[in-house]
Amino acid sequence: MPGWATGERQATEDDDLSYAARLLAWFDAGHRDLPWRRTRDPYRIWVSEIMLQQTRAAAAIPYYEEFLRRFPTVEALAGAPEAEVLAAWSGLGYYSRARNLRAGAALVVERGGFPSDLEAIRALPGIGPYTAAAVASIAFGLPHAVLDGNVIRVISRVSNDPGDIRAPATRKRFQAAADEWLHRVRPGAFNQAMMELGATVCLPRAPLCLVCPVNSTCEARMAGTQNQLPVKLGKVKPEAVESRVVIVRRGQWIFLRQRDADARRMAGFWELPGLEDIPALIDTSVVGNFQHTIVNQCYSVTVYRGAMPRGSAPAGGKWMKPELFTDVPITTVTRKALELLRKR
DNA sequence: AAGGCGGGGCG
DNA sequence: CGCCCAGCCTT
Repeated sequence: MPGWATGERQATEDDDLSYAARLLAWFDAGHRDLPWRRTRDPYRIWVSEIMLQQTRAAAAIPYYEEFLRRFPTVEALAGAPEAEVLAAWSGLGYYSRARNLRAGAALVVERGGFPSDLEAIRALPGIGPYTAAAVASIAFGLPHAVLDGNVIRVISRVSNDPGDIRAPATRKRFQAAADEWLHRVRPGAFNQAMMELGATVCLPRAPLCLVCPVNSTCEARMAGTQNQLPVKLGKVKPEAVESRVVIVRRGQWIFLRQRDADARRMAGFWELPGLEDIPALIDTSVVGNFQHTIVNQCYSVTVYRGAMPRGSAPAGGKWMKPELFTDVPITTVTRKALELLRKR
């Protein structure tokens, strides 16, 4: 870590360099000496990246060393019994990683070599978008930016982006940023530098902004929002809502009401009235009950049947024939309720 | 779109 | 001691 990173004069000089150049200069000046950074052998890079899925570097190192002692080549791994591979993985967790790795090794040997483009790498078992980009860039020098938890954190802060990281739109935006910032000559080093920054400086809580190589252009730091990023919205479990609707028939006609034109959802749709909307209701009985989930509300709908004395129909309602329901918008709850009655 | 996989770190 | 953790595959 350069000792002058906080100096104003240096920060001014930093601004003349691209983001990638500043990041790489910092990376080159002293990154962690991890064993998989001493090779460009695709097999070894692959093994390391699989081990690093959901696993910190410190935990993976001893396993990495021992695994490669036992299976020094892709041929050795492909020819090993699965039980022996699992034994070498024992304690690392997520054992499908080991099974997929061995199966992938067999495929590589069968095809006579390691795939050398993103899509072919991605097609190996256990390799998803992150690992494919990591292997492609680190082992083959291909220009594909990785997006893992570390990179997401760095990008959300550098661009001060408050988007929910679970949202596909946010992921696309972050991937686009990573691809744009990617160093075209040293994509592998750039990717590792992004992850190194996230792992050692741009920490989840209390990031070390004072020693960050890109602090002079970090928008979150300028706005003071670095501790609130990245934004990850909790998954909201559907809220349970009780609802009671009533079917009032008069011959072929069914009484429906229309939703407000400015309702938040299903504006202008026709639906059955709620039980409480028809005070004059007589001869009520329960038809049945069903569940209906809209966005994050889980409705438990109880369907009633009843009758209205002549002249007691609430204003704003309308008697409609079921044949007409194909021509006007009807809410799904109403369709389900009428279906419930029809089946009885 | 959601759930399962496993171990470690953290409050 | 719960709670969290963003990679991949399956349903």
